[in-house]
Amino acid sequence: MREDTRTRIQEVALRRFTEQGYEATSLREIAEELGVTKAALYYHFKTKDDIVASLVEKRLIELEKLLEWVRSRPKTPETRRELVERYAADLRDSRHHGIARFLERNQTALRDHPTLIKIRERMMELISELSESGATPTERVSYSLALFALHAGKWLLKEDELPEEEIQKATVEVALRLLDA
Amino acid sequence: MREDTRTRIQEVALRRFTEQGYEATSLREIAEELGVTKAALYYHFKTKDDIVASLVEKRLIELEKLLEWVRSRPKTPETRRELVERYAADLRDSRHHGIARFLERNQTALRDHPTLIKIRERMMELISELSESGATPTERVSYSLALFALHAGKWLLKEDELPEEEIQKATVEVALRLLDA
DNA sequence: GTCTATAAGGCGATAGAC
DNA sequence: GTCTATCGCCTTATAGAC
Repeated sequence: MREDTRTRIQEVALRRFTEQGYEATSLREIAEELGVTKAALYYHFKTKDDIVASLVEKRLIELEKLLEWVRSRPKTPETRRELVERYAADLRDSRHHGIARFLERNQTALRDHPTLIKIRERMMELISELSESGATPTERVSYSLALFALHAGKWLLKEDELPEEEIQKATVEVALRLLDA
Repeated sequence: MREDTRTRIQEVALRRFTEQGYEATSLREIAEELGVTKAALYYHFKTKDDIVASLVEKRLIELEKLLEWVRSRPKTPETRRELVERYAADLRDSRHHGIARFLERNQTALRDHPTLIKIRERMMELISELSESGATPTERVSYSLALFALHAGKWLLKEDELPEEEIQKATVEVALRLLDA
């Protein structure tokens, strides 16, 4: 039983938006790869932007859940540690990982997209939850970079051809170490 | 005595490419801001890509100089430390800083641009110069992230409204600390 | 060195048949 | 749910006058 068209559009769009960028990917391209016409796409999605919205919605919800959780906790080193581990676990999920890569690579092109604006805001809120109000600039940079380390590892070690699991472990280790600044 | 048109084109293009992205910025826009017509732009630059090339050339040369320097040195902690400080000093220069931001934000859109491909290659080479061949994955991630920290600090702390100098100091501190993994 | 005018083509999006 | 056909707009880029 073959997937429905809507899902296939999302898959192709996500891959091409990630690899070539949102603006450089035309709806004609996507349609051709799927063996349908552009017009068929418009039956499933109102606009090109709407495809993006459908892609990133779940990521926004995930971030909001994480934010709600961390705010229900005392601001302790233990909470920070667990936040980093939960964030890493989210990224480990292949669906979220794909979305996260798409987001990294289209920050500028999609800077005005409503859902992406919210995602950016939630990310900044998450980062600020990592720092106590009295934290020094050095601590702030270090804590913020912790979440970032989890994203960066994937492409930093791409030449080493290490098993996915080992890269995962290394990035989490570095991230946790950044919390001890 | 007003700057020549070629330089003004570069300034406007750099700003708009950085803020809105390369693809989202049309030559018409740039021309209008300068009070000339599109055709005038084509007198100074062969293509839109050519404007980018003129912008990033110096950054490539700077990276190649840095690479040459680090390769002339023994692979010691002291060399790594000095590399991070030299890299930070480069970024401190306002011209390179502007170019670096432009590069960060247009990685995907300009992934096929010849000069940007070279810049990416040099960056990866620089990163691999930071790691000895026997380094663990954790060390590799940590060292690589050191150079990255220098870029990231600027927008990570943008809400704190700290003086530029203090942000600079904090990022360098975190970067150096990442070298002690 | 800058202009007007235009070529040539791709884009997102829509109407209406089937 | 997918098609054909097309609209209107914007783009990069060029030719040739001044």
